[in-house]
Amino acid sequence: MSEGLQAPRGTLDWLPPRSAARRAMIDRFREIFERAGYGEAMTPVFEDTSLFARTAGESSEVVGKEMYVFEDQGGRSLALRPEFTAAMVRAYLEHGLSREPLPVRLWSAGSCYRYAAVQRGRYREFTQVNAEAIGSDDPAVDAELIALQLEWFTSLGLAGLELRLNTIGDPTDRGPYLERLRAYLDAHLDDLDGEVRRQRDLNPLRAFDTKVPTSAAIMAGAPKITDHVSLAAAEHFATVRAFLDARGIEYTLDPTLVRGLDYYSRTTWEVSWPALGAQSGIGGGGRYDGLAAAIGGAPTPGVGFACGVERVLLALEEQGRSPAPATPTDVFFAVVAGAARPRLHALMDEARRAGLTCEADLAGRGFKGQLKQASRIGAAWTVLCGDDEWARGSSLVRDMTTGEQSEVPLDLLVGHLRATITGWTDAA
RNA sequence: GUGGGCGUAGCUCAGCUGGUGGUAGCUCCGGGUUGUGGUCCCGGCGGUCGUGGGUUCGAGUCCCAUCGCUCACCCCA
Repeated sequence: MSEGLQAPRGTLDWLPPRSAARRAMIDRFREIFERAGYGEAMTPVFEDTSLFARTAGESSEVVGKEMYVFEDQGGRSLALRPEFTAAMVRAYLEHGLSREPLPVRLWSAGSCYRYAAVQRGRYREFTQVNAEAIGSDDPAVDAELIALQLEWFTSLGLAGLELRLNTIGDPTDRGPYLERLRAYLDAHLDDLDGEVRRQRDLNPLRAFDTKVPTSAAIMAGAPKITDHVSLAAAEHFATVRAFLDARGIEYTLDPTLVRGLDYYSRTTWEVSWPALGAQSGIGGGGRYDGLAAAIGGAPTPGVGFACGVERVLLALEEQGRSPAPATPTDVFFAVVAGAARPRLHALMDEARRAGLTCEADLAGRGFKGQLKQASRIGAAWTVLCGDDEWARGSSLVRDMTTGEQSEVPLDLLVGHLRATITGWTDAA
């Protein structure tokens, strides 16, 4: 394929039938969250660059090197959103939603953008579903979000999920702890790899993410944030766990789970589907009580998470599941008599208005070809109209499973189809 | 951004050490005596061998570059 004729690197074309799967996944997400009182929020795909810079943190990879940043014709620096949370909080503050009953619960679905190396399950334009509860620090909210997120996965038929959970305390806990951690890192500096040493200054918590075995061994002995968290944060976390336990939700505690965006505080979690390999993280979230203040608003607690739709779909496909059962066609209109086509197509419209799923040959196929097409798309019934039927002002209605067919006058066709397929009659 | 693998019809793939692109399978379209599908048989459509250079009498096959996919690192959804 020559250049210019292919979609840009790291982007995806969504075409049938896969596009239906994506849509069904988002629809399911909507159902689950609207039943829980969440409303849909749609914000721009691009925002002022500073919104993300101030919230996700300069030290994060996502903001530091993966953002699509551009200048518009008015000289403004804008960025394609790399994630939803910052925009949700921005909208909350901008529109004074703090006067709504709290917490304000929002869900959204849409494209996010990150300039990262492309791999299966990691795209530069990708789809996230997202939910945020802003304005309450009640641990019940954290737990409910986790429960709803898992509900989405399992309702799609995804099995074998892993949930990891951690608390990283409050920013005020973080200072003293970070000093302790830095001291530990400094004491072992000679044995740590360069990447970890770089993290020491930028964001020492990320040092726990190292995959270098020698460094990982040293980090295993490092002080854990979980052990240096305030009493309030520890109690908060214990309550989150109580709500999860009461629901029978299984999780593993992972004191090294830090997450890549700087705004997180207290609860953090990650859901993975291990069989996906390097891109196994299919969802993650956490509490961000300091985010609102970071972008200049009143201090406002919040929790939220996002899931990667493409990754979840890959996992479903690997399990041989499709989130979108094909909608069966009720009637196929096979019309051979050329003169009959306009009338039959008009009747088809009428049948569609009556709620039936209908198709007709749109490629000038012969009789045999049209029947073949009807059976290929799985039509339950086929309306046949050739020269003979047309001359009589009627048609043949064929049951595609039994092969039985009966003659029905065109004037009565739609009523007949509706009665036999939906059970509805005009008299009723 | 770094390293490895790959790139032949819409899809799945043959193509040995360079010598004229495959009767390949699937899909699609048509036919198998007047107008009846999912099986079978026959026929047909369909390829700038990802792209651009180079070596050579000659390159799908070798070399370089580039684009894309993929795996790992990395990052995270």
